[in-house]
Amino acid sequence: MRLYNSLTRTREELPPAPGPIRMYVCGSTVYQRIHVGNSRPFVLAMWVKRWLESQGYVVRLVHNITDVDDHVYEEAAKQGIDSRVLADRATAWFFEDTNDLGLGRPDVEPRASETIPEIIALVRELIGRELAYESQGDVYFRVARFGEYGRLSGAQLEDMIAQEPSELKEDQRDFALWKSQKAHEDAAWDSPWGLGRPGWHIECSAMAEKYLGPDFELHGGGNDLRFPHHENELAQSLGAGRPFARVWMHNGMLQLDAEKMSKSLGNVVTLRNVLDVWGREALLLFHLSGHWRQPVDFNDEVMAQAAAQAESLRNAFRSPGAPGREEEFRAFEKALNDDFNTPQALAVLHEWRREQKVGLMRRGLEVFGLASLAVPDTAPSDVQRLAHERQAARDARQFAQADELRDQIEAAGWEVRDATGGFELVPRPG
RNA sequence: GGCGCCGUGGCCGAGUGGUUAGGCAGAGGCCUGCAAAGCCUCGUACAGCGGUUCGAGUCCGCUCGGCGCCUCCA
Repeated sequence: MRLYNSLTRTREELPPAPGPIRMYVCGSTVYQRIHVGNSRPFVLAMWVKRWLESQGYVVRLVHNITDVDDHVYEEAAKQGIDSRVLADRATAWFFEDTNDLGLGRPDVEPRASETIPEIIALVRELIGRELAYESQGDVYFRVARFGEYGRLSGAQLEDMIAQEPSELKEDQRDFALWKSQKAHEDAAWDSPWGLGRPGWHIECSAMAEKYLGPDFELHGGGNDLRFPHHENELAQSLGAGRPFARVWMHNGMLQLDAEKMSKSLGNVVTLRNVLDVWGREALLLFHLSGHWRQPVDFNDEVMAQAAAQAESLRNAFRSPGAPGREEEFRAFEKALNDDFNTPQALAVLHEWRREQKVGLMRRGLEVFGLASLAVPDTAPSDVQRLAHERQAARDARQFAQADELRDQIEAAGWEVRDATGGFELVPRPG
């Protein structure tokens, strides 16, 4: 299995099975329903986990929930509710929506608010190493003192400008590890520097170490996190003497009208909405259709194409098929083991579909959480009765009556298809 | 301005030097009482211009166009 590593800009071989593969993936900030764009790193992480496990690896996936953040305070204030209440509510939405993807859960889903002691310990360590300094209740990371700063993003320190300008910083390029409590912030934690809360980046360094140890194999997240978030994570952990992540996977952004879907631009479609309108299978097929590193456009047309694909795959399981030979699975493995090339793997699935090798199909689809496509449909008894009546009419060559019964079946939401030696009932799409 | 990515047939989208990617849509046909599903056939695709090479979508250069990051963002 090899994967493209953003840090080294090459494809790198993963250690052989059983690994272990320790993975950390940056999750969402919870203050509203997540959008479809947010589903991409989650889906990718779960697929990689499921695939590696099916290949005999031992995988531990940590996916964090950022529940302490400026946005949480702001949104809570706007709604006039307690910020912890909002964070808990949005966390519940997050679980609800991602559960409906039907991919299972990461092994650990820690929250920033539950990792405060570890965060404080790490900040103290960085201060001890003179890589960080306290300034009126805030603590900042001393960027210029960390020689490798810029390695991940490829940026030169000299080209960098301020990150959140502040009078309290020695150098405007420094970033916050700890922020003192502000007047409008209704939740704060005690620390050696007074009441406050963690900066955004430090939580990931702390949580990754807490649940995976000082070094691990894979780190994922959206491409937009490469700088400053991941650059800062790397600086904090490397600065504190941890080896940290070896391979960095940055997924491409979802685009809406050729523009990145993001909360700040306001051009978002919630995951909830997509699940309700198109269903999980079409959404997963949509994610499958583009390589994880490429940006992908999200719109009704591509979703309709994904839905059509789901239907065509499902049809394969509605007629008799063959298991397929074990060695034929190699083509599927080859695609996924080469930088997790899901469009290629999808092409292999379609090849099997044409050949009616449903055994192989089922095995491949299972990896992507799409085994549901193989589940047979069961029509309600009244629809089945109508279908039997229609069959009898057909056998008696009373086609007008048969067609009328077909109309009734369709009105009930089912489609009847004549097959050799009988009929099939399938739900009408939409 | 700095760093990086991308431009493939109506649409989506793989493919890092040499035999058809694949899917969706469309056309024709087979099958069917009629359908549906399925199957068969059909598209001189690689932004443009140079260059390297026996040979380039695939390497190099330039041009045009698009996107991301450099500030919160998956």
